[in-house]
Amino acid sequence: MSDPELEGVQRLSAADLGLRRTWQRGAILEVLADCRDFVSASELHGLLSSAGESIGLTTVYRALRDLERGGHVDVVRDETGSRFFRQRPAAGHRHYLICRCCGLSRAVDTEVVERWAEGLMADSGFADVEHTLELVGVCAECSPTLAAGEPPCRDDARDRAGCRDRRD
Amino acid sequence: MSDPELEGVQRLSAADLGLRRTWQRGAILEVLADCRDFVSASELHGLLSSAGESIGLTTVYRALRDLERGGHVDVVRDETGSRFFRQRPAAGHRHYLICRCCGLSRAVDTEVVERWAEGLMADSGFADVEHTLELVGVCAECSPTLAAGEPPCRDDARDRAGCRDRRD
DNA sequence: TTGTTTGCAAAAAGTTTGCATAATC
DNA sequence: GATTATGCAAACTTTTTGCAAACAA
Repeated sequence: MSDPELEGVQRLSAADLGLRRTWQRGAILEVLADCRDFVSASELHGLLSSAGESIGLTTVYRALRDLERGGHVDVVRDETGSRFFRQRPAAGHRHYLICRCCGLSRAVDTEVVERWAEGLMADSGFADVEHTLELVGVCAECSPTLAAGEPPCRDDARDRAGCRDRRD
Repeated sequence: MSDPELEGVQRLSAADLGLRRTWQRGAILEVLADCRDFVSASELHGLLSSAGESIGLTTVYRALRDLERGGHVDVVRDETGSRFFRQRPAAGHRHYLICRCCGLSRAVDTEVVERWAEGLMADSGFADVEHTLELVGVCAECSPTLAAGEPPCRDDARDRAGCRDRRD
């Protein structure tokens, strides 16, 4: 397979979420499944527009909210607090290492962290512990660019909106 | 000592940050140092008002921004994206386990995670990796309350604004 | 004096809500 | 036919910015 990281990502249907099927939700789920990297609500909205689907931004937000409730997307935040969504691989809970320059996301092995968090729950007296781990850095491809003294290519990060495959 | 978790927390002065001393900054730093748990900008602003210090909310935001830049506060987000600040113990980078019910925060040993993150940086080809780890759960004190079927006491969490010592 | 800081008001950004209309089950 | 979803506009929250006046060094 060409994309091990996305193994297990499959088309969801509204029915899977216990919701009514509308063409809007169908379109949203389809575009989301095609996205390799994280997208924000408005990026997703833009992608839908580009695809010729005119869907209200509100509807996109509501769909993402429902997906989040159902645990079907991973959510990360950037430093401004806005959220980015990515359909979750079948395996479940995952964490990503994200390039602050180009937006590339890569799933990382977080077994160590997961086990640690479980132990923590037992030791601390806390129940129902959920964890969020955000890892941002500069990927190998971007490092030379940054080292060359160019300003952070944050704008390039918006290329995520294009959902192009940034993997080698 | 009665509060091992806060060992190393000390009064900062504006001078430590390379900034001019104003009574506003002094008051902000003092109230922040007295806070046991995380506070939001507006909570801090409210505390200052209660203390008789009339300081603009903008000023509070700017002070927190400067503290963050200088690495003098730990910052966490709640699920709505708002930020909460806490003066960082002298030891440096720390993570907290926070009760989603009452807002109690407890520093946790994250050495495992720190080492894992360092290894990750070496393996992944990513440079300059920063990590944020958020752990929320329900503390032992709140668990019975929740188990009793009462609604999450999220409003109580606003008691953090009172900076009362919620530790035993 | 000179550059920094303050505080107000206004802007900005992201997200949510109200409500009438439209579609699904 | 009853319920749920949509979409527009408006509200909302948190945070940032512009700018003139006040202040620290």
